[in-house]
Amino acid sequence: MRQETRKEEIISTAAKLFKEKGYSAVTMRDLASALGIKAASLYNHINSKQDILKSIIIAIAEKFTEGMQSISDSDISNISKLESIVALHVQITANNTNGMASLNNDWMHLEDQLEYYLKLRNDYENKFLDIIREGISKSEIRQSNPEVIMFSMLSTLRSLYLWIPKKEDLNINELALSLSDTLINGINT
Amino acid sequence: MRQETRKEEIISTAAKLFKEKGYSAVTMRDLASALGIKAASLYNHINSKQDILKSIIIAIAEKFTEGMQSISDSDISNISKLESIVALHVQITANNTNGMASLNNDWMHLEDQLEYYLKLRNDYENKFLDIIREGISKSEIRQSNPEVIMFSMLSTLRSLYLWIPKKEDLNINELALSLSDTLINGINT
DNA sequence: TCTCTAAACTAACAAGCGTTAGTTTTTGAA
DNA sequence: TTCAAAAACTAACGCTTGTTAGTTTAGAGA
Repeated sequence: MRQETRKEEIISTAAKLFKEKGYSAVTMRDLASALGIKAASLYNHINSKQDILKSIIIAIAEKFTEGMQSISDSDISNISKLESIVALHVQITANNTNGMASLNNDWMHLEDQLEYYLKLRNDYENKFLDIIREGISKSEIRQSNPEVIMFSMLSTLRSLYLWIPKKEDLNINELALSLSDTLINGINT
Repeated sequence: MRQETRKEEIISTAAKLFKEKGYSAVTMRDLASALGIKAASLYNHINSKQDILKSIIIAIAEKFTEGMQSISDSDISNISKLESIVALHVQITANNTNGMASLNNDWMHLEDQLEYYLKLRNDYENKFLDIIREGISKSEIRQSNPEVIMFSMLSTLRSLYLWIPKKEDLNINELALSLSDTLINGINT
């Protein structure tokens, strides 16, 4: 794996701290001290605290947009599309556990990029809903409220960042499969 | 409904602001201005910012502890216990939407009461797991990873605070039922 | 009408915040 | 070995933070 530049090192350390205490509670002095330097030195590499948050969140949000586009366009059943969405979340989250915390909890502290982020999130949810609606109309999915289904799936997928780090032994592909199974087939015998 | 005291008014306004921006990003001046007074005046009613957070979180956490105790003790099937847990979350969340945001996102900013909160949460999750394990061993619940099941259910239930306020038209009991159905029976046809 | 109390106010504090300016040290290629 | 660029440093800035002290105001009961 390619070595991190100093800037990337700062951003990924920031993501780790943001996960623990949230963006607002982490000071530039906290961040510097976690890297073993003084706060002022950070500014040789980054423009502002806000800029760090932006880098973390927008990069991940665009990965989701890309992934959803490709799933949405693909020529598979709607149930398979939902399984692909689960796999997409598991994969992105496994590679950015810390960043996912910021995306979930600190998006409202985006300033310039807030509107852009909200547009990406909105588009994502609309495509998700379209898949569920088409699945229902083609009788692949049980007749029930599409929004309840999306809410339930998305809540679980958005919480993965809390759970994946605790279960490092668990294979990522296995997790995606058993999660798909639970979400799609339920837990009833 | 009983009229709120000034102290309760401060706490519930704080909960609303904490939901929007998180505990750390809300200043005592923000809170005061939302109430139409000056920051110093708050201290005629409350001891500290920290104390407000504690009041919000611990009160709700204890309601969950109580509710889980009574479900755990009751003499019904394990599937019914899971349905009761869903109903418990829906009911508590509907009555404390704002506070639930703090419980979910700002518990780590508890100071003196952090340990106590973590104990309550831990006990809650253990009782939840016990119900799932017993359900599996009695073949009420499909053979699969109990932790995946709990994680998936709990993620959805913990996100209710984001969702309930958007669907005020939706009946609370209906929501509990359709959610139980989705979580327990899945979405497959 | 007087008095007491709850609840607001003004003013200020010490500490901590993100950030800038200017300087020194470290490092790696020529 | 030299020297430019990268990356650290010290010092300080203007502002905001939670909170305290002391004072004024408004309203209810005697």
